[in-house]
This record gives sequence, C-alpha cells and structure tokens, in this order.
Amino acid sequence: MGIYEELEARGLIAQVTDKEEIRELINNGKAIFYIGFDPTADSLHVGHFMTLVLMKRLQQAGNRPIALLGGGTGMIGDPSGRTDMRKMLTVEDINHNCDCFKKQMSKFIEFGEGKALCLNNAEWLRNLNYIDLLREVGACFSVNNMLRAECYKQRMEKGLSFLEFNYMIMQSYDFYHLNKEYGCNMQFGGDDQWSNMLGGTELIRRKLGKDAYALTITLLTNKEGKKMGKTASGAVWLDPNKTSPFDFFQYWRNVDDADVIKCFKLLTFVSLEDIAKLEKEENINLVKEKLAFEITKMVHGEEEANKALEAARALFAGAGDDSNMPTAEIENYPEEGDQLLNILVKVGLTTSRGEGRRLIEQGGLSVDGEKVTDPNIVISKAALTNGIKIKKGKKVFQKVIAK
RNA sequence: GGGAGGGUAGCGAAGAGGCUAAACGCGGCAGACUGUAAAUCUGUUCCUGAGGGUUCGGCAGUUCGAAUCUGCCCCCUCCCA
Repeated sequence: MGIYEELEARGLIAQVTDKEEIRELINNGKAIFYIGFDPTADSLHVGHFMTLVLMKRLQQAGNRPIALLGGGTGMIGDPSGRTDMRKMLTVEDINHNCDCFKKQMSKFIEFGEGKALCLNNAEWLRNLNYIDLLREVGACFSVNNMLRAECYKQRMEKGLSFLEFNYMIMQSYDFYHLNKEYGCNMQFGGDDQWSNMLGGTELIRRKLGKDAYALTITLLTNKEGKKMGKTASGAVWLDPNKTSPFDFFQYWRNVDDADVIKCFKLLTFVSLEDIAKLEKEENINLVKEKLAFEITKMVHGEEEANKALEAARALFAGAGDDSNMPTAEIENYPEEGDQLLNILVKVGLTTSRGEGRRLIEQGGLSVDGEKVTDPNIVISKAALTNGIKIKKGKKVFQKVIAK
C-alpha cells in the first residue's frame, strides 16, 4: 500500500486536483510540497497538529516538506470560512508568533539539509511593490471567478474588505514563488483552503506553463460537524503553558464515542490494522485512554503522557498515583487565611466570587473529598501550605498549595 | 457623496419612558442518571462585603425617572453614485 492509499484509507483526503498525478508523485517520493501556517496566535493548535502529522507521513514516504510560515500573509488575514474580519496583528506579534510556531514544529518535523524546509513568506511578500505585483500577477486573476469562490461566500453577505480579498492572491503568489525557487510542485492544506490553493495552481499554469497540484485534508470535525479542538474557553493548544498536558490528555479522553476511531485515523501513527482491532474492542474507555495517550505522547513526550495518564487514573478510577494531579501555587498567602471563594478565582477555577458561591450552593464543589456547604469558609494558611485538593463538578481537579 | 436600516449579556434575538439586571433560544456551569461518552430531566448563567453597585456602540442633553426621547460622534449592512 502506497502512502496515497494509506491517506485515503485513513480518510484524510478531502479534495485533489489530479488524483493519478498526485498518487504517482507522493508514492514515489517525488513531491516537494508545502503547507502554510498563518501566525494568528503564539501557539499551534490541534488543527495545525493534524497537518503536521500529515507532513510527517509524507516525509517518511520520502517526500520533501516545506513548512511555510505566514509572516507575510498574516499581515492580511485569511477570510476563508470566517464571518467577520480577523483582528489585525502588529508586525511584532506576527514575528513573535512565527518564532513560536517554528519552535513547536521542530518537535515534529526534521528540518535541515536534505530534510524539511522552513520558510517565511514575509521574505518575499512584505517587499512586493504594488504596481509591479498588479502587472505581474494581477492580470492573471479574474475578479469574476474570485467572487464565485466558496471561501468568500459567507463574506459576500457580511462584508469583505479589499485587504482580505487580496489574501487569495498572496497565497497564490506563495505557491508560484515556491515553485520557481524551490521546485515545489504540490500544496496541502485544510479543506477551507481549497479556493486559495486553486488560485496558486492556476497562477503557475498561466505564468510558467507548468502543472502543480493541490490536495486538501479533511477538517477534523466531530459527529455533529463542528470543528474539533475547541472548547468553551478557546482552542486546545499545543503549548503546555496554554493547555496543560493533563487538560490536553483529558480533551481526547473525553471525545464522543462516535469520533474515537476517526481521531485515531487522522491524528495518530497507529497502523490501520491496529485501529481495526481497537474498533472491535468492547471497552471503549480503554480505547479512548489509548487515544489520549498516543496524542499526548506525540505532542508532549512520553513522560508527560504517562503523568497525565496516571493522574487521570488516580482521579477518576481511584487507582494510581495522584501526585501528578494538576497543581496551582499561590504566593504570599495571608497568615490569617483567605476565603475559599478568593482561592477559586485566583487559580482560575471560577471567574468571579459569585460564580464560586453559586457552585457551592449547587453542591458542585468539594475540598479534600468533602463537599463544601458554606460559601464563606476560610482556608487557613496551615491547610494551604500542606495543599488542598479541590474538585469542581465531576471532572475538574486542582491541587492548590501556598508557596 | 446621497438614501434606508442597524449596533442590547459569550452568541442569536425581544424590549420603544418607570412594573427591566433586561423575555426567549443557543452556548456555558452545576445537580440527577451514567461509562470521565451520548441522550434526557432540573437548577443556574453582570459584579457584590447580599445592604446594594455598574450595564444596552461612545459622549453630551431632556426628564422626578432613559436600553427606550434629543443632538453630535464612531462602527456595520443594504440601495443609488
């Protein structure tokens, strides 16, 4: 089975420009492909992770990846699939985010001579001259076609600025540039990128008379069709300071029954045969545990994955070691103690004292295994120095220690 | 540039001088049931020392009293240019 067939079997492929050509190229390790990452935040998230995994798969099959940081395109902001305009980022933020991305990517992808390449389109996009660009590539784009593109549909109703309208042109220019300079013959991306990617293949054909290919990856959605990797409080980040390894583990541990196998296929390197076995496993909780462990291991390393697993078992199954329970420290804790309500806010378990009060009134909070009934209780300094274990609701555990 | 319609809680959306901290839906949180799943039911969802306090794009006004009326400003959508 070639890599193309594997990708297909895993359900990773959404759309392709030319199936036979792409199969031929990637199965024989002849693709030089790029995937773009726009630096919209200071950490990658789960959506990026899936494309990194894809990048790795293709690299293992002998193809050459180019990770393209969007230091230039980030200045514009991709309107695809969005209902409103992105917040404009400053150049400093964009550069900072690019640095963060690169650091995180290096954990998955090998960069260097003869290996993967990491480029930043700020290099060529930021210095473009407007008139030159219009004459060089502007003539190749039909506004009529652009307006028909799926990625602008939503925005045709809510409004689309000229700035964003140009995003497709910038992304197309990237592909064109990479094709000329690096022989890049293929672009991969999320399914929402399809129109932008076609813009590139079209530009290359017109300007260089060459064929280039595009392939989009299935978006990671749950059974309700909603994007996965998002929680009420925001994205699930790869940066351990933004989403702790424990929370990361728990996110996957709690995926819907119906989505477990799909996650295995799309996000892990577990072989298709092994996944087929897991599919037959009666105890789905074991399968979920394995899923969480595998993904956490890839992102945070085996040690952290084991800690998260141990902590989860200790907290939920009553077995294992609870020393790895998520812990928060409080500095300068007052000698006379402080109200539990204040502690909750300080460690971020609640956003206000009122919320904590409601939580206690509804019986959703316990400390060291005992349900709290009095909203006004004070935790002494001695108790907090030893550390207290707070349980909020059924699933949120937090150890708090005075430093 | 001209005309029309808008901006209300995380989101969607009512409210058109006091009875409104603001209906309803979604989302969130908690409780029950469970398998750390889903579905369902219940409660809750601005802050609070629980006395109150601060809100309806911004500023200034009218009024005993303004999300609701007036003026100016900012932003968005649609139609015309």
